Amino acid sequence: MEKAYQPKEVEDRLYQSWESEGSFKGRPDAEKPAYSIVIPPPNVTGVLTMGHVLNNTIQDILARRARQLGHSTLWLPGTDHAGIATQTKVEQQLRKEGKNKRDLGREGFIEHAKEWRDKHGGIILKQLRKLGCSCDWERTVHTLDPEYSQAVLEAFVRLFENGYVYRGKRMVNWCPVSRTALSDEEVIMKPQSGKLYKVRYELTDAPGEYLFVSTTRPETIMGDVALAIHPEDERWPNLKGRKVRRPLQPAEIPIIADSAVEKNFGTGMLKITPAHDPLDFEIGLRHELEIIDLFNEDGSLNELAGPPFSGMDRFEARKATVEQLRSQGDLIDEEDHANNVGFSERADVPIEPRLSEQWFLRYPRVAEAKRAVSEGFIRYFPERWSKTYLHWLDNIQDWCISRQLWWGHRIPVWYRKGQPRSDPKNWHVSVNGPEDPENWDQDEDVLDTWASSWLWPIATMGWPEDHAMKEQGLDYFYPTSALVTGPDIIFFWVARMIMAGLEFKGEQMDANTMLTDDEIKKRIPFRDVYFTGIIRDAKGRKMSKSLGNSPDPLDLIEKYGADGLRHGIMSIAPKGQDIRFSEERIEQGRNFCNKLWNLSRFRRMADDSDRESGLVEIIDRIDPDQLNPDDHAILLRLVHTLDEVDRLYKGYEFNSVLQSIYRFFWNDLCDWYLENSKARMREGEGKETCLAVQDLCLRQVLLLLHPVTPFITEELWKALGFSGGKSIQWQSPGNGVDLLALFDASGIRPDSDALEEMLAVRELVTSMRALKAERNLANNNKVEFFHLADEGKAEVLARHAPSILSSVGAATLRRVDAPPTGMPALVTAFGSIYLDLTSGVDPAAERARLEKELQSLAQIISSIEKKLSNAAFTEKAPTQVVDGAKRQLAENQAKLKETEDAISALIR
RNA sequence: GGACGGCUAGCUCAGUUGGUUAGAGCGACUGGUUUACACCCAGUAGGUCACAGGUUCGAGUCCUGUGCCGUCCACCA
Repeated sequence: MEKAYQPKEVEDRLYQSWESEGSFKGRPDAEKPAYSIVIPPPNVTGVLTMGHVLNNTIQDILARRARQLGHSTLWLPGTDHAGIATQTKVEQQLRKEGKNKRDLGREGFIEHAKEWRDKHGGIILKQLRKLGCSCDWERTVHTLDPEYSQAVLEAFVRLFENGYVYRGKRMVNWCPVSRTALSDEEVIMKPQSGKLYKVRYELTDAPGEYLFVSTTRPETIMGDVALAIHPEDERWPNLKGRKVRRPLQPAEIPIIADSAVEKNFGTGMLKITPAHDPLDFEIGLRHELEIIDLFNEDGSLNELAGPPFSGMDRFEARKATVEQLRSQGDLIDEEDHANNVGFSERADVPIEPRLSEQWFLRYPRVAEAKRAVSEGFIRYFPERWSKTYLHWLDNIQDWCISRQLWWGHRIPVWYRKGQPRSDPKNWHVSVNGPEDPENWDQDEDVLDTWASSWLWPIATMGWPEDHAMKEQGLDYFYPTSALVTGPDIIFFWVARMIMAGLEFKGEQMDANTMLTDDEIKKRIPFRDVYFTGIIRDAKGRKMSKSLGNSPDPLDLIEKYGADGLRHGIMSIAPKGQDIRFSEERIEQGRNFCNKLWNLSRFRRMADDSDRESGLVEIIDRIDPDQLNPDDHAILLRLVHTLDEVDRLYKGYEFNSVLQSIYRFFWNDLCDWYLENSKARMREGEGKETCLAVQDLCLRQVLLLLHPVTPFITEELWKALGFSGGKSIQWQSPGNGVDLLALFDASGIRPDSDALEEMLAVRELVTSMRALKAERNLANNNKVEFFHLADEGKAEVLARHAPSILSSVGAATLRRVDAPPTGMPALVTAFGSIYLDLTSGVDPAAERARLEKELQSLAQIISSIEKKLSNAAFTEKAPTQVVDGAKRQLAENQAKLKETEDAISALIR
């Protein structure tokens, strides 16, 4: 074995063998319980980020743990076509070639985009393999696959038939760069510092008299069709019904009263531009106002804006209108103003509220979706996200699902040629289209990407085709066991999947019939949702490509190994808290693997005979009569660790899992047990038993760790002869209760006092080492100690003497009846310990040290005495707490006394 | 404007129903070629638990308020 662990060769080799052996295949198996996860599909042309590493490592841990525990496990991978993002990239590339999408035409463009996707796509799936992800790759799904597309269309048609889908001319969020409508969720509000302009409007029946309006968008004045005041605003009792002159594109517009106007903002008057503001649009509807749409789809102004504004971009027009107003004397004031502006998530430009005809979805099964989470049929980890989820559902708005793109699922609606499209009589809605296609035109738009990915848990498993669902095991694997995703897509994806599952899984149910709880439980797409944190850089900023602060995970794998990366990232990922990335943690992950590797190397060096080493065989090799207190202690720690880790895995507390394993493996096993066993191994007494105990600990550690660091654990599993020809993937670490039962059957009964004793002895050893170290004797193993202790303590010390001597690095520890003179002393739970120094003791320094100790003991004692003298404490506190305090007091008083003795011995 | 999260050692974080003297890793410092591991071992220093009140015999932990940082939601032009 190499001195340092070399992950690269191991990882590639093992991954290949796992895959070729079909370890990751997820197949229904009536003999076993099911465990399933569907991957949150990444953008097909994306590359692996640290966020993916975190997310997919967690999923892999869950999948691998499930396999160990005997579940038939499916982790279903796939990718998303990412409508806007992909189309934008393809268009950019076309532009570089001097072409645009219209040159290619719809068919040509889609062909081109597919080629581009196939060329650049799927990289991320290869990267996930490098990370060790145990996905069933044969079941990889892409949202534009023919079967998946059928499912998307089928869902649309069903929703249409049940009255959930409708077409309407409404205010939508328009992205002038992508030139498509967006859903509310795709709009990000950003605080902006802009200007608030005060503009005057002249009353037409009183020339020279003006009304004043504050606006942030003077470029829309040409679209004003009214001024509005609040009906109960006492400042202007007589304005309603009169008229003002629009200062740009002059026209006479009415003054109306509407309670949506905020009296206290600006001048208390609102200009109404129904085409360019959602609130204005509503007010316009209420008052049957004209709609003047000034903008083109790219955000430039059209001919209705009039000269000189038509043709200008909206921001250019803002400046131009301000100048125009200023020169007319209509601009009264201009002040800095902070407000929130909605930006397009993808294109990062301000969205334009725009009136257009789109397809909308009234969400199905909203009430049931709320119930599913509020009743705990779906559990959120951390639980607090359920509040966010429920709040959103309480205020849910219809979903604009049509996108003016070509890349995506084309909406399965056809319009009778030459007839008005707004009339449903001229519609044909079906998956396969009309039988006389020559008489129809298909809708040009595609569906929002999320309107395909919300079907992910069912459509990846064959829905809605009966034979496909059966073949792919939908009923076996559904509801999936866990979903692992970021809270940023709780609305985009999680909530919508829940509603889709409730609506589509199982028999179609009438829209007006509330699903029963039993039905909800069967239809929900997953049982647990684990929300990861967001990975931030060392400065706390979100990792992003544009900031360039995100390391390439592949580089990290190259440097530290996939196991190292996985271990590192999981050790810093507290449940649902944001994660501060630091490469040092990844380094620690690597170091951990190396430690594991070297412990195994040590084990092989002690004895490299190959033998059968299943759990039972190992336990059989333990001779109960040869067990010493350290054996008892480590066996008990193993039992506790098995239970603790099991509990922590169940609660998705992965960083605690690792902490628990770390403590057992590194502190207890390596630093203590193994160091002490060295002497035993040399002397040969109880060596067989000691090796068996080591094997047992090591074996269980590998099993516990395997979900997190699959490669090295599998490699060592085989190298140490634990496998019996079988992969670690299918072996359960078991729990403490079962292990104790096995122990008992072999006559091994770990003594629980031994554990406490070991901890006390370790504390003693630490103090003794410190005593040496402070005198630069750390390296001298010939030093001699004396101890002054009562019979009971002396007996314990004698029992542990070999461990103590070898751990401390000392030659003797002899009992004395009185404090020896002139020696540095140490007062411990085991009595006073004296370090025999032939020379070089500085009595003054030793005295100072002991007096400092004395002081701190006195402080502790007085605080306990104070507590105990408080009648309220002794009466009200539980007896065990009071007894504890009393014991503590006695112990510290004894220590105080001994310390005083030691001081006087020093100067005697 | 609402809601949620965070504030504990120089840094990153543990601290589960209130109960002994608040922990770990990293970093710093000191010392180590003890044949598993320097990707290691041993030791040392370092904390008024953001602040102010309250409940309690007892508060890092529970309650109220404040501050700062972060996130999400919201039609104040």
